[in-house]
Amino acid sequence: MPKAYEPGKVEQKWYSFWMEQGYFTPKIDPQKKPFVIIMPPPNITGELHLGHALVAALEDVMTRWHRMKGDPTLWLPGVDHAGIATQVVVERLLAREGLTRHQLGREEFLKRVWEWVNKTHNTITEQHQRLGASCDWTREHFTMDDGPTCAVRAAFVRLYDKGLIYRGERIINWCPRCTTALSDLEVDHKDLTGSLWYVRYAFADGSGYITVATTRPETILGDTAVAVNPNDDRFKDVVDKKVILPILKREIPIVADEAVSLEFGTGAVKVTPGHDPVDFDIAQRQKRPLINILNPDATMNENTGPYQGLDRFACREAIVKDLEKEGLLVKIEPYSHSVGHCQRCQTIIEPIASKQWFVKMQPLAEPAIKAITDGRITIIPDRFARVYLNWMENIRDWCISRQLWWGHRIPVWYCADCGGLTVSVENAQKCRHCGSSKVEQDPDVLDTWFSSGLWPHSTLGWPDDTEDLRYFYPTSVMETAYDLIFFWVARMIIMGIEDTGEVPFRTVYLHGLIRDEKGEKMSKTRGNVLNPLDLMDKYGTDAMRFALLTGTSPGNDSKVGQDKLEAGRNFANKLWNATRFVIGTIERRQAPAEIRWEQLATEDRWILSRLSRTVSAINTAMENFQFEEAQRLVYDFLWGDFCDWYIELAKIRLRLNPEVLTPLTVLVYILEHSLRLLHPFMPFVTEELWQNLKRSLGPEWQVGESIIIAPYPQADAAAINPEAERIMSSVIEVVRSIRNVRAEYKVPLSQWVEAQVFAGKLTVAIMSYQQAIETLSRARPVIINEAKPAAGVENAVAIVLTEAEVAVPLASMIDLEAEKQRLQKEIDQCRAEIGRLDARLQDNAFLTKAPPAVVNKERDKLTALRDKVGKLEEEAGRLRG
RNA sequence: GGGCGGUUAGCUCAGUGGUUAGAGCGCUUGCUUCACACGCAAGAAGUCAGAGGUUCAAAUCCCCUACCGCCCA
Repeated sequence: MPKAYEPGKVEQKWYSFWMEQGYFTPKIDPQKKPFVIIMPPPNITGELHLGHALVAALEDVMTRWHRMKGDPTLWLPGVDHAGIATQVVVERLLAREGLTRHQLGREEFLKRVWEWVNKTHNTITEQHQRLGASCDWTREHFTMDDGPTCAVRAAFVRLYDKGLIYRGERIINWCPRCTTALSDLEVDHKDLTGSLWYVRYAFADGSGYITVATTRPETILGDTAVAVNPNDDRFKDVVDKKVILPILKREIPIVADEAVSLEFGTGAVKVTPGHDPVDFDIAQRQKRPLINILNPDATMNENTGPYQGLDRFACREAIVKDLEKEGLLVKIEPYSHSVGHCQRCQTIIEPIASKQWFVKMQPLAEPAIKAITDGRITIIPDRFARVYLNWMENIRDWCISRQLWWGHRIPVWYCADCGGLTVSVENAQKCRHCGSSKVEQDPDVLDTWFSSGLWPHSTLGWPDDTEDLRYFYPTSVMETAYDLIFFWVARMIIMGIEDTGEVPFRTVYLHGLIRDEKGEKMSKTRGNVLNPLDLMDKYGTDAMRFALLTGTSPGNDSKVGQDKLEAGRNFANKLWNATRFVIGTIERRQAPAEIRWEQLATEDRWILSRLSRTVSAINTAMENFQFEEAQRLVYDFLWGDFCDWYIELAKIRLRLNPEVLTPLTVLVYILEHSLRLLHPFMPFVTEELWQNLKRSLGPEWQVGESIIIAPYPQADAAAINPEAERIMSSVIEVVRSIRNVRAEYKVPLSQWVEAQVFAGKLTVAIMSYQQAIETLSRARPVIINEAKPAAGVENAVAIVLTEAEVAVPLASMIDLEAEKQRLQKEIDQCRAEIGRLDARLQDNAFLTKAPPAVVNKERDKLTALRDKVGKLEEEAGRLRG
């Protein structure tokens, strides 16, 4: 084995092996409860970023853990067609050829999209495979595949038939660059500093003016009223009067409506029903007409007279100039307000009245609320349940039609003869109402997120009654970033319940966003994007996965930088070398496969006890979705207990007595268990080492063909051994105390010191570690006695430990003054603690109210500390004396 | 405007009422010791943001304040 782990040499090999063996495909077993994760599908538009890598890491941890536990485990991968984003990318490619999609035509354009999609689809798959994702590729889906497409149509038709999908004219969010409607969720609100323009509208009877304030003066062209609050005394006399609209000189009325705020501007507002949601409602109530002033690309349309053809912002400038000219502009105030931007292209969106398809959400939200409140679905971390409920309880209808070509075309056919609608899963050839064959399909496509909402059941075969659907649905966990709680989680719950009558998953696990070292969001414009492929090349996949999980807790953002990646790489390498040591050792002598408990030394029992405790803590953490905690527990055990102490002790034992074989067995046993514990987190290095280890072992160790299907370790309660732990922690304390003295007195490594250990009740147990203590602390001889001589040890540094005392005679090297100070410092610390404990134990309230176990613990502590102070003072007295 | 989160060692973060608050990185010191310098050993470093409260006991629960960040409207 090479001296350092080289991830590049083994990763591909093992992934191919796992694939060939078909480990990722679960066997359906009706006797067993499956574990299922449907992967939230990444967008087809691009390469995977670190966020995707985190998704893969977390979901793979869960998947591998459950697979090793023996659950039929399905992690179903997929890719999302990303309607707008994909169309934008392909249009941009066409633009390089000097083409537009309209020049190409719908059919030809879609062909080009498919070509591009097939290419990027492969890239995404390859990247997932490099990440070690153990998902079932035989069940992979793309949202535009036949299955999910059929599900989209079926869901649409169901909802339409139930009256939960309707077509109507409403104010929607219009992106002029994407030239499509957007749902409310696809709009980012940003606070912008703009202006508030105060404009005079003259009364038609020439009796003066009323002044209104607006942030969008160009919309004056679409005004059909001026509105005031009916309770506003300032305007009591002007209601129902007519005013002359500036520029266009149209006559419009002043209406009274409750929706008008008394505080905003002058209290009188202009009403533009075609371009403002509030004004739209006012116009409905006040029976005012609606005028659209914009073309789809946000240039001014034929209703804007002299401004026709101008861009909306150019028009704004022109209008302001003209108002000024006419003396109608009263003043301009700086004004900060929230402006909607297209989430995809960041263009300022326009509210526009438009005929679109909507889902009526309120009746659908009710069961989705119940699923959370009655506990059928748990959200981790639970604070997001409130976020979810708040959104659901204030839900608004969902605009689902998009004026795009790429996506699921709306399954509605309009009849040219009778005007009737045919809504059907199959392509309609004839009008359902009059039988005419002059039917034409709606040109629009559905919101991409409509298909995402069906993902947990559409990927399993719905609307067909498939074996997969029956066995794997409802799924177990939906794991995604918290910023997708509405887009994905909420809509999946809504649609899942609506279509199948059952919740789509039992647990929602939300992770945080990945930021750079400075806490900034990673983005191409900032140039701080870390590419997972580069990181895997440089540090290895396992190291990157380790780094991604380090310092994460559910729902909290995490920062990733060099530090964590190096820590991951170092850990993989540490493990590599520990295994190298174990293999090197057993290659010389065959390790018995069976642990013979009666032959074990204390350190064997100790490490087995520590392993058992660690396994139990890890399994608890895993069950509670505390993956970072679990990862850290393996790390601490492997590095802190196994490498630092057990291996070092085993080396000594093997050197002293080459005939003893038990340490070999325990070394292999602990290492092999640790590799399995770590496998879900670092799949490649653990498989490589597990296989290497297996090759060096006799036939009795050959238990399985891959670590991926080896059983996940279960805690062995019988292995817990408090006595061994007590002895070993004393041994470790003794070694550390001598090392500490050496370092403090700057004893060179080449020089050996002497030490005396007074171990009281543990004397016999610690005696058997005499040579180990000598080697590990570079002290010889180490003399172990039960009690310290009454006169103490001359010219020695004395250290008082929990259950033992150590004296290190350093002859003339002792700096008496420094030693006095050290002792005094320690005495002071102990006394302070004794003071605290004493007060607590005098306190009647504590004695009566605290649990007896806690009281006893405190009492023991006090006794031990008093004992320790006594010894320390004795030492100090001797130095003074 | 409504809501949520964060504030713990120089940095990044653990710590779900019960030892003298931990880890990684960084820092200081010493080491090429036969698994590993991607390493070993030792060490320094904290008024747990501030104020108040509940409790026998608070980094942890409650209230207020400050600062930082996010979501919704």
